[in-house]
Amino acid sequence: MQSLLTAPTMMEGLHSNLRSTTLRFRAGQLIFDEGQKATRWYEVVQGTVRTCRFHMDGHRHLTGFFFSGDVFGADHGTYGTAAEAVTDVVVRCYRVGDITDDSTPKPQLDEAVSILFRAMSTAQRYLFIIGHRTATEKLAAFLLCLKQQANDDPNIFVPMSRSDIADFLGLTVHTVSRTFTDLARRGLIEVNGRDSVLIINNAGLCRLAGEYQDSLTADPESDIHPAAELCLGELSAA
Amino acid sequence: MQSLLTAPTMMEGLHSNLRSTTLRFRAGQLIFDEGQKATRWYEVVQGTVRTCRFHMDGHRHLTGFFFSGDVFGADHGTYGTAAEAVTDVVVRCYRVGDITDDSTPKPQLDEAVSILFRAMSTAQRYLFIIGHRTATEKLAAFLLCLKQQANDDPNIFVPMSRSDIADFLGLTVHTVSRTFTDLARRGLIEVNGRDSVLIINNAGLCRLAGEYQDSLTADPESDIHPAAELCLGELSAA
DNA sequence: CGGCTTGTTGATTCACCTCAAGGTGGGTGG
DNA sequence: CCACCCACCTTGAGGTGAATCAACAAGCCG
Repeated sequence: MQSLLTAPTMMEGLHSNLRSTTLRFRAGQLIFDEGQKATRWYEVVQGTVRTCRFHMDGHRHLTGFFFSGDVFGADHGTYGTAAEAVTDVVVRCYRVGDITDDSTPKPQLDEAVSILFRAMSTAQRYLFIIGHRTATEKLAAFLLCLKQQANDDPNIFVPMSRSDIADFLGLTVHTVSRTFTDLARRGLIEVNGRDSVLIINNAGLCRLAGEYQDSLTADPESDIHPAAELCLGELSAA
Repeated sequence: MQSLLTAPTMMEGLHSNLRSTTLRFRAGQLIFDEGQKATRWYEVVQGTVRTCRFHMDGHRHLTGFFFSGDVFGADHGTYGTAAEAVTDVVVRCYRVGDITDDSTPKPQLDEAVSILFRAMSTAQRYLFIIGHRTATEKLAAFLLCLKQQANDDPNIFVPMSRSDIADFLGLTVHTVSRTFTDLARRGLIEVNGRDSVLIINNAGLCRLAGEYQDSLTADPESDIHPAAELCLGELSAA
């Protein structure tokens, strides 16, 4: 962790030993744009970030929300999405080049790997949420995701607008709004203003989202590759 | 690249210097299950792999397809999805522990990072496809993805069943089938049997999928962070 | 106060799901 | 070789849920 060009004060070092710059953006500001060279990747320190793409027809599609501790912008080549600040945000910004730089010590590389793993699991979670079939299922899964993100506090802060949620879940603002009130009418949640939701019936939401409450399908310790054949030497053609 | 417990013949070394084991699975076989400890990650050498989760109500949801060169199973903790062979497959299997192992040389760590970046971009692409609104848009985007995957050859091999495609796009088999014939009737594609599609009107498919044909929204060299404020020292509260 | 953005709600239309019925191809056994 | 089965795919008719179209309410700011 030598000082190169960056002053020590720019290095937060809270969670990371990698060289980083800390930046602040106001709500709505662009952090990077789709198509720019992906020379940096980011970790959210404070606030909420969204990544989005625009279709030719003008439709907007959000591919993810990123909260404190989440990583975004870990793209290959050019950014596949733009990133914008949903609220005022503080982000830590890392240079991609620093990973492959020979002068970067190994423990910090390890950390880069662990960060990338975290980014992967975020993407996976979002793939699962969007994959739900009905509006109710999608919103239930989304709210549970927000809850998990906030340390399982049933009092959820919803920083993004209805239209953000709609463009993320593949619904319209109307349907999102209706589904909120529907969930409230069914006694599953309580909506307090535009940015606050209280989860009343957690189990009910889980059931809607199709989540298994506790146990997963497989024993974590179960045997791996019971069906595999080991390949030695060269592969047979085709 | 010392031999530890694995014989040299197990190390393909085609693209990777990381220690790996090469395995073969028959079509339909389970590679790993949701909930198992995520001790390994995988690269497809030959064939097609799908990752999937099951909802409580029995519905299956596929979160991705993985082709030659793609990485899957890079999860944190336990696997969030199961992985199954769509066709007969050959995969290269890496141990997660080898990354953080101090004895692993740095260049191989760099490679691990690059592999993870690739896995991220795959996930991003799939998030974008599933995010489309109508069945036609989804299938168009999916076919274009398959085409891109096969070096832009307009003659596409479709290894997965209609029901796999449906569970991936969040549609029913019926709708997928109907949409195939619809695209064919409109002269955009030609369906030859269940696993072969010829792209006739590429531009038309792109338009449906909402993809910009060539230029991206931003100049790759454009300035980064025009709106950012640098944060020095400590952050202000909240 | 008026203008603007964001969110909610109602009525209608349309796309996709459901239910139901064939069709096709590969495999097996007589 | 054909009969049969079975898994997979296709297609049709009708119902349902979300989009669309259209108001209206609630904040926010000048």
